[in-house]
Amino acid sequence: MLDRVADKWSLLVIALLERRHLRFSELRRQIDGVSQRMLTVTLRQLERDGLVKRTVHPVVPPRVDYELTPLGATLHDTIRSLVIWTEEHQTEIAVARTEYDRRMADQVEAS
Amino acid sequence: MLDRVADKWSLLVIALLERRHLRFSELRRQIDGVSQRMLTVTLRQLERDGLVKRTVHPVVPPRVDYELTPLGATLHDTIRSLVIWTEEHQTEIAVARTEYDRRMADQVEAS
DNA sequence: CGGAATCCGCACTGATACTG
DNA sequence: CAGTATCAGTGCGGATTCCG
Repeated sequence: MLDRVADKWSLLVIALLERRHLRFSELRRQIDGVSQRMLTVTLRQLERDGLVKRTVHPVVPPRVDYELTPLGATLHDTIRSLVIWTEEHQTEIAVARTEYDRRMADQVEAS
Repeated sequence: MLDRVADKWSLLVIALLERRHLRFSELRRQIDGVSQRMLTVTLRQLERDGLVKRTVHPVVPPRVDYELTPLGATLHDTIRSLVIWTEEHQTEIAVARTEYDRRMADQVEAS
């Protein structure tokens, strides 16, 4: 279960859909680095889990809208706090990484 | 960045370390299904990111304790809300899944 | 446009052996 | 005990192609 919720792409999709419903191609453009395959797979899983609603408009060219279900909306609050956390602490983490890498390099040098 | 934080094993490690500091083997026992290799890798990443502190006790047999850093502790709150969410809604999700699977099966049958 | 299907490489796993 | 190292097997994810 955690696997699904803690999935990178799922988090991003839910974060984006909370603002407004989006089309497939809009999602793909806004989520940097997602392949078409993974976006499709992710959306299917979220739909299956009842977190996202998929609406197909029978027009030419085809148009598919995605939006959060009420259940999906309840998840959004905790998602957002996670996203906010990463934004707030990413510089701290960057510092920690460089320090760690330095310590490791020094250790090798000393040996 | 989200990759690291949204990682399955990282979440579980942080959730466990919040209660109390743990030894390597204790973590491994309590996290079901984690391989020794992935636990090692996960702990190294968390240490590098400054979320977990690693303490080696120079005794025989060796003993290594892991605990959350202050930075890691700030992450725990949002982690916990995520874990709580999954626990609270997992039956809802299970229902959604079976319904979805039924709809898909019916669709195939009708074709 | 929004997929489904296929192929393929790589990361993860599991097992085993070895070390401080 | 807490790792590191290595190898074989598997499954996920990327790139590409084709379809309604």
